[in-house]
Amino acid sequence: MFFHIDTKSNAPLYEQIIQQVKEMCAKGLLTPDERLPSVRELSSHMVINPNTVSKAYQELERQGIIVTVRGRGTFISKKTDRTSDPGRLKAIRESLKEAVIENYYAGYSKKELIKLLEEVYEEMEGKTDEN
Amino acid sequence: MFFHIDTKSNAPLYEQIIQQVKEMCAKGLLTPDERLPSVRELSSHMVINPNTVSKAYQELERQGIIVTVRGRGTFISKKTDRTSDPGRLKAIRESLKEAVIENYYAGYSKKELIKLLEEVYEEMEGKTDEN
Amino acid sequence: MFFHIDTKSNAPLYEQIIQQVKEMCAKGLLTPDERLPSVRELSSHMVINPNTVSKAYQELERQGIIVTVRGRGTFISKKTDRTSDPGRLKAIRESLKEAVIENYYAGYSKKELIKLLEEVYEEMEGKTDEN
Amino acid sequence: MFFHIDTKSNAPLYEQIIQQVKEMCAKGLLTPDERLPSVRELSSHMVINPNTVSKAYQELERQGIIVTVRGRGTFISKKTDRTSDPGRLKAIRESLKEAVIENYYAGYSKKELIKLLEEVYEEMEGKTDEN
DNA sequence: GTGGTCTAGACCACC
DNA sequence: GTGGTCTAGACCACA
Repeated sequence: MFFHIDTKSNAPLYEQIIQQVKEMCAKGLLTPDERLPSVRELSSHMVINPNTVSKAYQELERQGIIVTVRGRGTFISKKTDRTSDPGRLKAIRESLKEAVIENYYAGYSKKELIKLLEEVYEEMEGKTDEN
Repeated sequence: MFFHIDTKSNAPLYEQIIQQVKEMCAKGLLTPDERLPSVRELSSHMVINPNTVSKAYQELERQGIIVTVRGRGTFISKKTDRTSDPGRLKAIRESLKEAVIENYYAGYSKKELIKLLEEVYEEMEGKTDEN
Repeated sequence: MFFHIDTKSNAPLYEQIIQQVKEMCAKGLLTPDERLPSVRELSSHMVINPNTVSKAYQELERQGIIVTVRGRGTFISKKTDRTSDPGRLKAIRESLKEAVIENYYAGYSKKELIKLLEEVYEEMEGKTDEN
Repeated sequence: MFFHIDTKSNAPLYEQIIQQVKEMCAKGLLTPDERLPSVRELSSHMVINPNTVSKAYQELERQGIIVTVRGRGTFISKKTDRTSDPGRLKAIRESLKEAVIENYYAGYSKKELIKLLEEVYEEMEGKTDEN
């Protein structure tokens, strides 16, 4: 598959996988019911330890992003199946807060930061609902 | 002093200190030339090891947020002394990207996300210039 | 490995390690992608504390000289991955200035000093490009 | 007097004083038999601790750069009075070696480095013997 | 008093 | 196995 890992990053490999699956979902590159490569496929393809992939899948399943069907494989969840995690809002705020703090040191204005957010948003969106 | 550590967080203690110092600077609660508590003061107050505080201070100095003056203590840097790190912009984008992805799963609209950013921004700012 | 520490030197141990790694890179004794001894290996071999080695490695990573890959070890960076630090030039001038001042007291001429620089330069270089 | 200290530098204050006295001698701004300000004068003028100045003067005397005459003050030594320290050559080589290593990472050529040395040399020299 | 360095030894996350 | 974090406690240089 199509993940790129950055060994120099300080983010653990399994986190990078998680992040990229989520990103591809958000971008519409992975759609509900689509099948993900098996742990073995992915691990051999990416030349990393199967345990690492397995850990990423487990965490993705815990977050309700994917489901594994025994003997059939792992699939992207339907939107309706997703647990609406109340912690999600807190996570968003946390990320935004970090951005605002870094923005303070970068010296950009509020308008510029918002513009940046819109840019990032547009880069991301595939067929996500427009509004 | 005024730091609180979250033992449940997976972020290391020294990172939490770094983050909070930066946050307080951004909020205007710490102003240039203001003196931070000494390593010993802070460590005993927070009931953590002096080395941990020291590590946080050293990293903050590396980022140009604070300066340590031998034998006198550590102080918030002047704005002009800050090194304008070009990696800062990348860090902002990264944080925003995370927010956008989480936002996708939370199901909010783009407008709502921007509104959230503005909220977070306003919570943060003290008397920093408005724009 | 191949490091020697000078207990009489007033330079901290971790600085001595840093300096020697950089020197060996410059000499071509350490080449890109080459693996450095693990923290434990090196610390037990040099009979110093693992933390001290770790600190040296972390600083080297900050300078872009080495990269650490989680769970696999630390490696010499590729030349292309090095961050071109603008402060580097200032550091060179600083070292040269010190040399010139000491040279004044030693009573050598300018020509002799330049000759000395060339000597040191040649001792250093292995098969690095000649110019 | 005319020293500028950099509190942000990691070099200790007394080292900075030593360095500047030596630099001014090399530049010819301080000449043999010239009187230096007293410890008290200098310390009050620079707003630093007298002990710090005192330590600097002691080290300068140990190196034979200055002499103190009880009750009369401290003076720059005559050239002939200087002890020709055999360790001086080693110190020069050490400084040059550092420069060469940093030069390697900066990516300059040998010629450029030599040119830089000449620049630094010329900035320095006042009426030092030309050759 | 301040911060910086080093040691010894523990625990953890990651691979 | 790897490096990263944290603690406890010591010693030192500097101001």
